[in-house]
Amino acid sequence: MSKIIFHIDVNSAFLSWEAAYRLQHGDAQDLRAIPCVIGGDSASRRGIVLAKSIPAKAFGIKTGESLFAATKKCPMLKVAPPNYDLYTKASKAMFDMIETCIPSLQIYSIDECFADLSTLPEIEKNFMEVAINLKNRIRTKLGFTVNIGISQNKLLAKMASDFKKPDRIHTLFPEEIEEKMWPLDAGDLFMAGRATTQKLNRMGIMTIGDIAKTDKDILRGYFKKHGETIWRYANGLDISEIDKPSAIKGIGNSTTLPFDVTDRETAHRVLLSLCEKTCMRLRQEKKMGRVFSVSMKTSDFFSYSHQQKIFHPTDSTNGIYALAKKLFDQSWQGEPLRLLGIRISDLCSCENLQLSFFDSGFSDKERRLDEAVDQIREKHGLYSITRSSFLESGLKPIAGGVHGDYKMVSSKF
DNA sequence: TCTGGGGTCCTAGGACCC
DNA sequence: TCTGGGGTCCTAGGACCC
Repeated sequence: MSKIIFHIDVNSAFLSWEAAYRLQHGDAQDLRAIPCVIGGDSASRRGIVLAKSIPAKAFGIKTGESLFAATKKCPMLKVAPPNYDLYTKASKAMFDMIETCIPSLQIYSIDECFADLSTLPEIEKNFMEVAINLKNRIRTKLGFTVNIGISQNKLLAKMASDFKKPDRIHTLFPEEIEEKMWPLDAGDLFMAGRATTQKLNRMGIMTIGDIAKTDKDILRGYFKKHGETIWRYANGLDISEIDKPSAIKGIGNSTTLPFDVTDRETAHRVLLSLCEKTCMRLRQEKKMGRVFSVSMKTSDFFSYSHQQKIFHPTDSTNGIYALAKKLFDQSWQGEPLRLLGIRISDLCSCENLQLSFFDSGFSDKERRLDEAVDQIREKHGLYSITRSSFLESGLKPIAGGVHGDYKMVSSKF
């Protein structure tokens, strides 16, 4: 028998979790039943839709659009703020529950996973029964609904879970592709984003079926490697395995500022606050980095970045901050900035790096300082120690949102 | 568009080396 | 060198995902 793969996807995850939480805490109103979104704070320029209820979707509200636009489409729209701690907990509770049913699990994002039923004992292999039980158990025990997509590979299972919502199970086996997947818009295909879809449409390719029937070499000519990927996906071809999370490749933080930054001093201070957080995470992961990058977005939404590779890996906050300042000064031309970010990549584990560390110019004293600050923040909270330079700056001493400790997705399976 | 924040992967071009 | 070609490394930017 061939493989059976599930893709399990929480319906409107952030909104469902908020709704379930409020019901459990005595709220009478179920946010899922009214036009409602989870949205960032408009006053600090983070006002976009992060998740929407199905009634909100009926007004044409889309994830990622501004709250301004969303409220225009639906004046009585309710907006609830995000609560990332809650999402982390809800997510963990769900994955723990799934894992007790199906041990072979690949967590794909905070609200999605793949599971391979081939590892289940023969008796439990009635996949439809397993899916129904799992879905209903999540709903009754945890208070939110999921869609489950079922097929022979991850791509098809994922496409299937995206069919009609909520609280549904769909199959998409190879013999069903033509009927269930090919009529869909090209842009519904996993990995066909906005840019690709526009280009496809200009070529007269409108549906997933059109992609499937286009010559692979033609797509390759237009889209390079990506063209072959979408051709394979449109034909339901995917040989990737359920696998463990791979080692993290890079760590970064960025922040949209409540006001435009127009002077270098403030910009440096923002970079410091970003370094504090990013470097702390780097040390928590017991990693050091060699490539450091600073990114900027101007008030008119032009983005650019500047990076540098250094010889000796480091995890020192002060060292990385010095580099970030240098990179910023080298590239910033004085335009008003709405966003600043830093990112550390080319990571290596620090266990066997003691030797080169002593060559790297970052003293042992500095290292012990980072360690001490990390420990105090872990014990007494993130803001128990902050730099005095933030005191009257109007800036947060530690910036950048990190939403719990789940592993992020890769753009491939 | 009153347009977030965290990631991964790919490509192109230039520098440098043989 | 007013020289060719191929490989590797580095940087910038873009596309995609949730």
